[in-house]
Amino acid sequence: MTDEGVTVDGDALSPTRVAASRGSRNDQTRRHNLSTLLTAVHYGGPLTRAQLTRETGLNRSTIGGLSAELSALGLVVEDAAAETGSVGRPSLIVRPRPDVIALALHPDVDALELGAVAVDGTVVARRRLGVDAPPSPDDAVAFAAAAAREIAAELGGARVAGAAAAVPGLVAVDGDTVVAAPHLGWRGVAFGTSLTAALGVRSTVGNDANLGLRAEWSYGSARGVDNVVYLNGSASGIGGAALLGGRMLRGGRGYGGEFGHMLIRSDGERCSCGRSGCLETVLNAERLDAAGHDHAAIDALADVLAAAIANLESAFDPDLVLLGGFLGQLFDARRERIASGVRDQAFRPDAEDAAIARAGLGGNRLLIGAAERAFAPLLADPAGVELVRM
Amino acid sequence: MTDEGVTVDGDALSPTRVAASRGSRNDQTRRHNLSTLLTAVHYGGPLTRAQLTRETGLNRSTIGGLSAELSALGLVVEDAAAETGSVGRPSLIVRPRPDVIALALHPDVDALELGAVAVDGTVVARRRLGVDAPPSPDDAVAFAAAAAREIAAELGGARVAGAAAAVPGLVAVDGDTVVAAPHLGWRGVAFGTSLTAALGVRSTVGNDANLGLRAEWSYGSARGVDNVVYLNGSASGIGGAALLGGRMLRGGRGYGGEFGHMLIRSDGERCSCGRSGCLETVLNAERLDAAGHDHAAIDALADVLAAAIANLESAFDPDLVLLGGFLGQLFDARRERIASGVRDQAFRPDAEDAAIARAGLGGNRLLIGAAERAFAPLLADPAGVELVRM
DNA sequence: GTAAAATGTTCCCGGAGAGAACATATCGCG
DNA sequence: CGCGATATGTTCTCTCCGGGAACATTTTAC
Repeated sequence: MTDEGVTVDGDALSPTRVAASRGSRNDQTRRHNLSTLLTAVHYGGPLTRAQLTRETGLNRSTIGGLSAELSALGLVVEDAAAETGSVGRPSLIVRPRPDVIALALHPDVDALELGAVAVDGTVVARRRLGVDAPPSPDDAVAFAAAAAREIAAELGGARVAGAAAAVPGLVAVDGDTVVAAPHLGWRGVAFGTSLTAALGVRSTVGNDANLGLRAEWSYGSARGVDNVVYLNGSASGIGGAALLGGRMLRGGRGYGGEFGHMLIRSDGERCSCGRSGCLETVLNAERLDAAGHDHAAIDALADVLAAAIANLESAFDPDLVLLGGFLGQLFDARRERIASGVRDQAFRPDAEDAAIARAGLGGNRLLIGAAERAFAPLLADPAGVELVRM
Repeated sequence: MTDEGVTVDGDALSPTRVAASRGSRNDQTRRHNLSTLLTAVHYGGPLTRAQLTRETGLNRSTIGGLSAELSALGLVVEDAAAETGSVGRPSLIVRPRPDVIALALHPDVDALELGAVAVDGTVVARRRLGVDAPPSPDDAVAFAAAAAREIAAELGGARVAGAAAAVPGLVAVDGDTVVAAPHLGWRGVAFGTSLTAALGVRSTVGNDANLGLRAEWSYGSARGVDNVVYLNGSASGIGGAALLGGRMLRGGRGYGGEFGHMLIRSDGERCSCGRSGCLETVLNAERLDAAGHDHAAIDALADVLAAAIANLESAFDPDLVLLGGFLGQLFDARRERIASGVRDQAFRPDAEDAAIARAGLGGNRLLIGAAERAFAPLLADPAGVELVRM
């Protein structure tokens, strides 16, 4: 954001109250710049020092110093370019070290899954265990510990930046407590604490839809789009998340984005949340299955989805609406109908539609999203997070 | 926010892409600290240097230098304390200079209003002109120029930080263009540019609901609450705005927060937006007037409001829902009914309710909110904004 | 009136980035 | 094959900023 942007955009950032804004010291500047560099190679892939100089606006000598520090911290390597193609001394290529990883856990009703994800977003190792009954928190922690040992043996000498779990349920803002995960039967579990103890690395917990959107923003269909509404349809209902101005919607307690419980039909069925006519009582995996090849039934469900999207567009004015799970399938089956339904119903003063797209990442989405979450502290303060050898 | 907070809260701030995050220089540190200080006295009223030292965590000598610079810039004055009440050398009191003002314009269907607002949020002068027909943009600009001259004569020698207009309609993210203000009949007007030319100070435009919430956050019922949903009922419909994690919801184009067009009744009437069953077709000033003393009718409207609030709570998980205009009146008339209706319908895993409150600021709300908007660039960069003598 | 306490003021220090000067590596051309 | 042009890495110096110590100032308590 340019300086002009900040001033023009005075409305975007509410003025900070003093208690929330500590004074800046010199080392915070350093931290910020280290973070900027590491974040750049994290998302942008390998970049030359010259590119970093141009994109950050920092001085060549400064980039040199910062890059050397990241290298000394064991976070990046600086290679000579293979071939240049232009005149002048070739610039060194800065790339994240592939042996720096994050652990990502996904406990679900039918399986437990742990993945090791490298800084470039690739899943380098994974373990999966199918289960007959929803796993307890203890089951999940035990699986994570065992799978982490196996993965450690497989990878040999990786360094772990942190761990995170993607949980299908409500997670408190502290990033530790699973307040309620109805399908797993978890309630008020300090899961992050348990995981930290079992894995020996700093572990946090996130809501699955939130982390899914985060993954899509980092490496999927929503890459770089800063205003995104995400709807994911799974067997357990409809999960939602929103990225607004580049920040994840969280709410005061961490429960923001529960779009599965938006009102869609005022005469609808009773929902488990106590209301009637919630989106997920009308549009869910069962109903879509039941529709089979019944065109009219599928049309009706598509219309419900269009109404929901229109509703969300009125509230959030996103650049992109991203659909995952069975909602992605429904969208693919009725693209035109849904697009025109939204166009007719959305509150939009101009012809510009928000794009609607299907989520791009496949089965790795939650692992990648959780890993992004686990990498976040390292990216925010590269010199302040200690990597754990596994 | 503490450093620990930042790292725990990795999910809150999506990692910034490199292009959006310029490298930090030393003078940016200085700018940030000047901003922190000026912002502190802006919202916190007069503060002693000792308080600033404690609250910012900066060194005593640093605060001295920063405060001296703000004083030299003509933005604050440092007074000796009248009486102390405790041992030790009395600390100097830093207060914003009362002659630094912002101009706030509010063009509405029935009147034009211009106010001069001091840094502490008090409206120090105002001019109002009732009109029979909705004013054109040119009318509004002409009124603003004339009223500003009168106010200048009245105040004598104030220095203006900027101007802003609160417009009942959709405003583009650029903070300049009124995309559509149906009740005024404005469409695609570069109003900020016109106002800048007419007033001779940097002028921007904001949506009225957004600026109303901003005012409530700064000086009203939502003071310091960082997750707020705001609903304002006026003759022209229901305006909405949301403050999420301390930042105003804007959306990709600037049209976020149009809660008046959320679906509330799937069999409802046709709305001007093209959809059916929008909140403001069911709940509006006319219907509330028509209800008169009909208890059942008022109850029904209260139930609609409760459903809308529950819906918004599911989506945003706010700490506070703030109601203005006729929605505030309706809330006062049916507090218990609405509170319990929300409690029954909101998607909440625990007993904790979001607070619901009536907006606190009166007729000055929009002037104060627009002034906050106009002050924002000065608060963000105290040394970089030139004040204009009027 | 004196000691204690809190704050303002002055001066020096170390860290951070900018920028200039120099060193190095590649390309293009004769 | 060598030279100049070009781009980048490296080193050194400079400025600016905040931290902190020492000292000065002002009030309260006894």
